[in-house]
Amino acid sequence: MDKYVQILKEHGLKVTPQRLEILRYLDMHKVHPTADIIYSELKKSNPSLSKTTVYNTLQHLGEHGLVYSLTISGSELRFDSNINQHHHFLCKTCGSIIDIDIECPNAKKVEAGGHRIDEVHGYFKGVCASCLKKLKNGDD
Amino acid sequence: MDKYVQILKEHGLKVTPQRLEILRYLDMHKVHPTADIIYSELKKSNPSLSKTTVYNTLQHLGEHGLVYSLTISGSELRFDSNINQHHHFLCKTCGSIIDIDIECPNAKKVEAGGHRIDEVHGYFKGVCASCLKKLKNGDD
DNA sequence: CTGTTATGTTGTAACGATTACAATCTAGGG
DNA sequence: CCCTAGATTGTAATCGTTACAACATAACAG
Repeated sequence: MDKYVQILKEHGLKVTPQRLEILRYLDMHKVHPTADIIYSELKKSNPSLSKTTVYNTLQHLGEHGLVYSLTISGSELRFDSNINQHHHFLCKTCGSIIDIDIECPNAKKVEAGGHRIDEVHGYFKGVCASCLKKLKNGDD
Repeated sequence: MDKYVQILKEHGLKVTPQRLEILRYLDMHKVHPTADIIYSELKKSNPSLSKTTVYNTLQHLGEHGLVYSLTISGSELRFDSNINQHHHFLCKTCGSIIDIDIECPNAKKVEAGGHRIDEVHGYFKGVCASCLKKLKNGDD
């Protein structure tokens, strides 16, 4: 059975072509796409796709822990199918979002304060290594 | 000289009544207000205040490091005049945003990767201690 | 395989936060 | 006191997202 069919069934979600495509897209394009990017890309092969379906599906997948949404870029949500805890770096020069494979060691302290943590978001903003290099060369 | 006048002058910003009011509001209300909340509150004493001015001013203050903007709640920006590095906790039950006074020990690792970090955002989402207590009592 | 029904999908319209823009005003230096 | 760059205002536009109602389909029972 298809990997994505299985994932949906395991979570008690109905299996529809749209959901399979969105799941697969996220799994194959780990670049934190926006809902609109997902919509535009999938519309190419499925012209009747509706933007509402993309939003609904992303929300459902999120509720079942299958995707994770980032607010790092401010105006729009971005989606990530990497469920393992990790941080993100937003380059203010090139706009790319880089995965940073670290966990937050502070979470335990917060839980010690009596709060229950469901999500941990670690964002860094600045200029990435590759843009810094370009800037330096330009200044010569 | 007024504290806020001084802050603006130090950063080479023109001193206007609107900027002073916004700075003072943020300093006196450390609850991470949205631009709209700031606008509504200040409009009471200054009915000609424009929402555009609030947005512009917040952006300018941000560029000069005088305020810090949070994307923790998703659909809207929230502003914080506490410039010291700290994290935030969003309670999904009561919606309040709690300051968590910890620094990120991972930043150095990211810088070791060659990136330049300008901002560090640490967000936790879950249910706060006070809401957890209420929930427990309700279940008895 | 077929009918039924709850659930998913679609398209359009509405919404809320933010930004663009042009006209007017004002802070601050000469 | 005047001039000018820069700030403020109000309106209109934009963007991402959500609401809603009509229609379509997955999954299950028979």
